[in-house]
Amino acid sequence: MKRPTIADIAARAGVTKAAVSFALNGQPGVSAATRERILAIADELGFQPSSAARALSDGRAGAFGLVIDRPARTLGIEPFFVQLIAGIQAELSAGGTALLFTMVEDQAAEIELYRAWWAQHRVDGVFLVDLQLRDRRVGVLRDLRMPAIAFGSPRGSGPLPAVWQDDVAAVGTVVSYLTGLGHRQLARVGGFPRYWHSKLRSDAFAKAAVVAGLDAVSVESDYTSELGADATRKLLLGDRPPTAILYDNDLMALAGLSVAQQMGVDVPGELSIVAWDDSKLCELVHPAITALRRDIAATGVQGARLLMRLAAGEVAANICEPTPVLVERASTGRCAKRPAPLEEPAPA
Amino acid sequence: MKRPTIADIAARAGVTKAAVSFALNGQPGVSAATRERILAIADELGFQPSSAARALSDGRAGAFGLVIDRPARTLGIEPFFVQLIAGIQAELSAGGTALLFTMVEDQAAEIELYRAWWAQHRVDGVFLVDLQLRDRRVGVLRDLRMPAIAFGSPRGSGPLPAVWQDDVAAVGTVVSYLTGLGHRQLARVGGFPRYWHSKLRSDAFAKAAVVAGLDAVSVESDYTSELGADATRKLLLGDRPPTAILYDNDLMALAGLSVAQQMGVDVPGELSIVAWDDSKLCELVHPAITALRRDIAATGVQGARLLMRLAAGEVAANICEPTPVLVERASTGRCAKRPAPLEEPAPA
DNA sequence: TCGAAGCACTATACCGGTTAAGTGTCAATA
DNA sequence: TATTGACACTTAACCGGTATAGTGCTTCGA
Repeated sequence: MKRPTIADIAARAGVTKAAVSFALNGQPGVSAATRERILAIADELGFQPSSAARALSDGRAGAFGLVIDRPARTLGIEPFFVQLIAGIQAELSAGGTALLFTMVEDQAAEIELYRAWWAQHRVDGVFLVDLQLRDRRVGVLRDLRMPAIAFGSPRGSGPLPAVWQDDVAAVGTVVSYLTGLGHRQLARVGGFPRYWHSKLRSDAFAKAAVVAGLDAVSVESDYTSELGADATRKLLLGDRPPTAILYDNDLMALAGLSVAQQMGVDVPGELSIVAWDDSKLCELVHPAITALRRDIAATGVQGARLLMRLAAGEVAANICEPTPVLVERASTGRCAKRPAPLEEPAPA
Repeated sequence: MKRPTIADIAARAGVTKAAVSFALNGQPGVSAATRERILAIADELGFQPSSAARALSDGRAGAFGLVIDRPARTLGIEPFFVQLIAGIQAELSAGGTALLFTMVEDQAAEIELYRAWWAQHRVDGVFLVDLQLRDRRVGVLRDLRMPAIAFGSPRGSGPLPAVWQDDVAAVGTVVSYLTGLGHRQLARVGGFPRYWHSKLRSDAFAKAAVVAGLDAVSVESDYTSELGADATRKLLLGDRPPTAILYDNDLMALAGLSVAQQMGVDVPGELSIVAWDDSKLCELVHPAITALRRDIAATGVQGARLLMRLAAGEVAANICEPTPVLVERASTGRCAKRPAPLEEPAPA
């Protein structure tokens, strides 16, 4: 049994390919009776249109692309992307649109992939993640006139529509929560400083600290557990060790917790820990980690809708998703310490 | 600047489309000089063939598919799939082949997707993961005559070529390692019992225990931290609590470690813990978890090669990858306990 | 010196859809 | 009764490649 084409259906129905096409696509040009008959035959044969033929004919690929440029070894543990993809899929599959998903080594490779995909008509548009400060990708996509939307702040997406959360407000939530618990020495372990969302959170953190009149320091990392652990160690051994740390992802928070425990620093007695992005990992460890939760899958859904509209030539405006909410767990508590610096534990 | 087609190149070179096609594809039929000229023009225009046109013409989609049927919330934390995809990509991208990646809710949806993809010519073949005991997918793919390879034991892949590791040998490694440390009461927390790899490991575990003349029990779970934690709790509170537990993934091992610590069971003093599949998570926690390591990305590479051969109509035989090796860390140690049962900690 | 073979290339059909333009039939209208 | 127009379809071009069958020219051998 060959895969049937509209020509097969046309032959059986005693009409031409065009009539079949009209009937299948709900176009005028065939009578109701004929349409019925054609649909019945199509159904009986299990007809599905060839995506290649349709793509060639109407000029759209029926697929979108998502490229992630992060080292694979850290990615596996980032629930963010899987949630995002799950959300995107849920929306796309309804419309029969496929998702090309690729991981690359660096941004140059990512850009080359966009060029190739677009030149080959492989995709109708792409989702951008991890917006960077002077992001070459934005200009390239604009020049290519390739439909694209960004997950991240509109401040970094240039002409591209964005789906974003109010990270500034979320930082405020965390800072006031911690100050409410009596903490006066805060720290934050951020991600790559070249990422917009990392910078925005960093700035917001510094500003909120100034407003609240307290000590706050942000340090950079690369989202891996190694650097998260290093940063924690340095902070705790520093001149003015923090009594609370906000980590930019769950993995680093976990690493930080582990380091604190190894150093004999009690959590939450001496140190409170908060993670940005909640996941099973946060619930899993002991003490469970207080986290900022957002609905990442919902963000994916919105992004998919936005890109579909954009690719269809409709106007597409930024979408602001709900601000992350704080899920309180056992890793945060009242600050038990005087403003005086900690005694430094002897180096192992 | 429109995206150039072979017709544009032909016009510039003063030849026909056919000549251009011959030149670009290294076919005979054009002189060396003309070929040079055509290639130069193609290069100058930045020509890339339309994937849709090529797909329509030569009947292949230039893409493979990978569908994962697991709840998204657990997937995010499974490094296995990301590593596998990274390996697959690395190999496919060299040949300009794309990967359609999708997550679904259940097996019925997965099968529907295969049918749709095949009918629509969207893919030239698919990668199968999580082989199950009587796996409907295998029969469906055979009936569709759709090229497919499996990641997992050939015992479960039926007529499909497989890329696999010798899990039985790996189980043997772990069991003899643990008995060498003096453990006599072993347990294993497996995944879904309907998965072939889970069953194979389970059987191998039981057999190895019989051979070594010791107590061994396997319990089932769903790879989530919740069930991993539950299983650990039950085992430790049971009649004959194990002194060592092998977990089928890193996440459950982590959950098990956490539960043990909450129950006041010392690791590795009273309980040794081993994880199947190594990852950053295993190094991150305290004590770090001893794990079975395999090169998952390499497995992906092999799988991609195999599927490319299969889709090209070449013969494709099973490929056996190296047996996982044990990476010793702090979560395992000499058994300090008498064969007598543990005292049950009072329930919290 | 003529036929055959080889070469370089053209003309064209084809893959499977979509769609603009054209055709024949019938009913409504002037 | 001739004209118009709506309807239901057909014809054929088109998307951008690939592949097969030709065509005209050169070269070689008998």
